[in-house]
Amino acid sequence: MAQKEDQFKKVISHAKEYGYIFQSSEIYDGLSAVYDYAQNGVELKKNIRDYWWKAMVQMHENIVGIDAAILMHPTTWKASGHVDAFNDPLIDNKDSKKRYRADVLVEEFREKINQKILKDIAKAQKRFGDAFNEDEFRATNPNVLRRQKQIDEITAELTRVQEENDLEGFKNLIVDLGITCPVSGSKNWTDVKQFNLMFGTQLGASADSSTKVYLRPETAQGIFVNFLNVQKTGRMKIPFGIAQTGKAFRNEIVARQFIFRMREFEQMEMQFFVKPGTQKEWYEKWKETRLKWHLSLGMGKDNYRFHDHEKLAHYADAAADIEFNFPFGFKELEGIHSRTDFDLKAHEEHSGKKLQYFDHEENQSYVPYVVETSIGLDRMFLAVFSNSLIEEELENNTTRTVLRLPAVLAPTKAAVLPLVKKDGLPEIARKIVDDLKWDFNVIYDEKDAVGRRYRRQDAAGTPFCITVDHDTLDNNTVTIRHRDTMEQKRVKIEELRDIIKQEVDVRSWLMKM
RNA sequence: GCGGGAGUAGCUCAGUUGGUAGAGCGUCAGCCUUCCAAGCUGAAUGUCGCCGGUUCGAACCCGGUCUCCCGCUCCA
Repeated sequence: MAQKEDQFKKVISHAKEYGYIFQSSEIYDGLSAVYDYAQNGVELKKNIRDYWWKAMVQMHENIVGIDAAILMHPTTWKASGHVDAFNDPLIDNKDSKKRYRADVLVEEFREKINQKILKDIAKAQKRFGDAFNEDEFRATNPNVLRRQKQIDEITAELTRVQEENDLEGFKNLIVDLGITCPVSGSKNWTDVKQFNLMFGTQLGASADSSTKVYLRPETAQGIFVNFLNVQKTGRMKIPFGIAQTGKAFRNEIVARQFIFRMREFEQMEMQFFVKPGTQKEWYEKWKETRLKWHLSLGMGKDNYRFHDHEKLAHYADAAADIEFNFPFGFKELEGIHSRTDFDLKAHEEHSGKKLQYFDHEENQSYVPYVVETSIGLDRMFLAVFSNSLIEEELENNTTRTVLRLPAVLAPTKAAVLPLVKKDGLPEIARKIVDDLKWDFNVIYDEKDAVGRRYRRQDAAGTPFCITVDHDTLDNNTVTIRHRDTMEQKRVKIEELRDIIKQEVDVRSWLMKM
């Protein structure tokens, strides 16, 4: 573990040192759990996004993309369930340091009382046998009546404090009931605090006429509300998908582990609309397809695993994560969820608009079922970056720091280096750069010994180094060096473009799927 | 949010009992002209995270605060 922590620290400092990721607003001491992508980071991130987009949208004729706004009508979040689910009253026990949802504590306490009633009823039933009448027992037994009264009072007060958002009353309720912490057994509680995981802001410039809106906590809803627009204008036939990449925002209670859990993050997701009853097979198909996409990048089969959810969210009838072996262990990288018709139905109810598809084969309308694939772009970035950073032992007992990014994702594809800074070599190298830059991100470097320049590019993740030497003057050939093997080949200058293209082209990588 | 650790140059870190900062690597310029970092010369870069207090004097002591890492907690 200590070794892994060490590795993670190296990842973070390497990301800064080589211009991949900076902390946001660093000169002001930063902003918690917010990071900026730097000059190389933005290229890597863009390449990951492109790789995903091509695999999902360009390569599937029945999947199209959209780019929905971050701000959406407030009712969207009522329909999606986020207003309720992302809004929790929490309370801490000072002795055990455990945190609980205040409403759950009260509900569990209430349920305990209910269990006592049921116990009494069971006892009485045993005693009176067939003559037992439960309704009568409930209406007359003093113990049951007393307990039922208590339950009703708790329910009334719980409803009141929740509706009025009376946090002090909430705490008083917990204290008055004498609820104890299941772990420490103590009644030493903090105040109840309201945690809202959604970022709120104002729509409209003048304070009195403005509306409270939220920055979207997930991108999916932008797809659901546009489902029928896309289906109709794109003449889409079920099954079909809508893809989207974009920012989402969550006020995480604890946001940590570098860019793994940020307050502002980017999702890449696709909602696939299918005929009800076929969701299971599509769920299985997308699980398999998405894993293949990951494996095509060659980052090691053993670094991935599926985690099937046992406890399902209220909208899902099946859910699995693709987990990746991050420096801090296996963690969720992508989710594949069978979301049923929950979202579309909810939007039908809240908007009063039909969100149904007319199936010409079946000759009937229905609300489609949805299978979702949702991957965190920042997490994918971290997976690629952390997995690529390697300290390699060389034969001569030295180490080499190399960032083995999949070439298709590398920010810079090639560095062009004159062996020495004279004899006309820089001029030729510049010409090569000017030619290649039409097709690839390439850079020029003439500072320091060539060996050092190679290492510099290794650490920055550049897959190729092209060296112009004195032979170039005679026969128009250069050497091309591969980052991972350090092997060099002598090739003609005019062949460079094709050689690089072969290695960095999305096509040759996606063909591995 | 609680507990633990940390914050000094771009990175990694040193800095003794308080006397206003250093190293290695990196960066830049020049020399050398050599195909796998660490040859030579020179240079730049720090309000010692921030604010306040104690003191003649604070990187160092005290208080507060911000940020990061770890554990707990939370996690559609």
